[in-house]
Amino acid sequence: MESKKKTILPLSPVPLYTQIKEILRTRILDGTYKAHEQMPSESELTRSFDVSRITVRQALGHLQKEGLIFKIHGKGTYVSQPKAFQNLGKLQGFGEAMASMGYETFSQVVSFKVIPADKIVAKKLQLTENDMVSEIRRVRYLNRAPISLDVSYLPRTIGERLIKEDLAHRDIFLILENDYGYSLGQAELQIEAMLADESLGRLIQLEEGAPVLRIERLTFTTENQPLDFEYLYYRGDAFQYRLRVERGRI
Amino acid sequence: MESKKKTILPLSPVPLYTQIKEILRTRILDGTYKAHEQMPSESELTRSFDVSRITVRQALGHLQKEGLIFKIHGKGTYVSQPKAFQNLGKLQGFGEAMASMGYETFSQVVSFKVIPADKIVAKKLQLTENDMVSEIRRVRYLNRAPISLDVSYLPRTIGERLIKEDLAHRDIFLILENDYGYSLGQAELQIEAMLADESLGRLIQLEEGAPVLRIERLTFTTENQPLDFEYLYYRGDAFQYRLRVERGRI
DNA sequence: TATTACATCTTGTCATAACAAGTAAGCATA
DNA sequence: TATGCTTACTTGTTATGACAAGATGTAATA
Repeated sequence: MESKKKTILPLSPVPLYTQIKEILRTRILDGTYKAHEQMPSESELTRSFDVSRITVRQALGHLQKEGLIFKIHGKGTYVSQPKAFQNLGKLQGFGEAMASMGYETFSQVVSFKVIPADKIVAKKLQLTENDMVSEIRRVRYLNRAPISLDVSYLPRTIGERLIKEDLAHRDIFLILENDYGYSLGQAELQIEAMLADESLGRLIQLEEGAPVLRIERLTFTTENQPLDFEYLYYRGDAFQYRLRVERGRI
Repeated sequence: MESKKKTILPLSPVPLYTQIKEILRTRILDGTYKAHEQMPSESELTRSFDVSRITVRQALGHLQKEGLIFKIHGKGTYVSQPKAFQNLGKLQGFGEAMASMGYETFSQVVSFKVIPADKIVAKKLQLTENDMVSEIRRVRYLNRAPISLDVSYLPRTIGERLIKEDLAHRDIFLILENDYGYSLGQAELQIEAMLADESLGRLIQLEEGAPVLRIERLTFTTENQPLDFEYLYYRGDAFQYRLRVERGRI
């Protein structure tokens, strides 16, 4: 009855529910709790971790939001079928996403300009037309083959700072977060199909008229300030954009 | 001190936090609380709604998840900058999504077959190869112009039931949920760009070689059973697939 | 036998309470 | 003046307790 299962540290700076969440996540991933099996009930977890039910429910709630478990009212909590890409659907930079799948990537900066914002860019970044913005064009390589052209628009000063960084090997997202202290929240994407023109084809080694995936991405801070507006042109044959969406409650 | 602000019904079947959430959502949308303004603090809301702080936090938590508000530890809760498409990124059927934007849509069933599952379909729906599945091909129209070809694979019996429904005007998603009682959870999407071939071009009135957005969508129930596997071929020029993603905590 | 009622699991909702921790402004001190 | 402390706000975390409501098996009843 008194056997504490793991090292829960009530005085740790990391909240109890986070610690419990991580322990449960580990147990799910290592097979202690298997797919479609019932997890211990909330009251069992309350006893075994020696915390309150609120704390257990907070941990389970986060795991549910991440898709690792699901609950059925009156029955119990169950482990979800594992998915090939468990954590997609979240906002990731290209390098981040590829690195997590074990691919080797790097980028080549093909141009950097400080230019007046056109109508579209100004609107997206909530600036006035002709305000100066930084435009960074990069070609992304996956396993040494060119795969996309990224055109990023950022507020002038941020871009001028970014261009001095190691953009060949580091994601803009990670630099903005880790080095500059921005907290990235949501992004809006628009996706469409188009044909490569001559200049795009030259950059990512496609023939004119080859299919291209064109993604518009506007990234916001957690305070909902637009920070980064990008056009991503992906080779249609070489890449598949994967994500997960949830059905909203009606 | 005793002025109850709105009609909160403690005995209603709809939870208090949901009622409060809807009231706050209304106030945000009608401008009572404006973008980037601070909302009333949790303790103020606790007093004005005469509920506990847990209930207020539950309501605010949901609004935060929906992106309407954001919180700053130690400072307060703020209204987010409103977005053009507030609730996207959730799983919606085509008609559902278009109807919510005020477009007129209908579908035309071009074929219905019961066929043995090929390798890919069997794997996606977690069946054995050559198990019989239903294949439904539909052309979607937006404002009377063809915009996409949807090829849906479902377990045989579900498809045979669906084909008797009014698929011209009702989404498969909504029928599965409202009429058949399935609870839809997450979906996996893969998106790529390709060129229309002759038969696809004929169906959605494109010339051979025109750019097409090809989406693979596998939809799961909340119990993570795969239910519906679809290929969606969108005209690249006529439609933009919009969504919102969140940055996951690291 | 078939149905109903009950007991007992489960998760869902809500109240009250306390303390931690981040923010910011004002005040006292060096 | 500049620095640091106090205080009063905010949201974040956690405990304890209670009842509602859905699911399910068992026992009592028709």
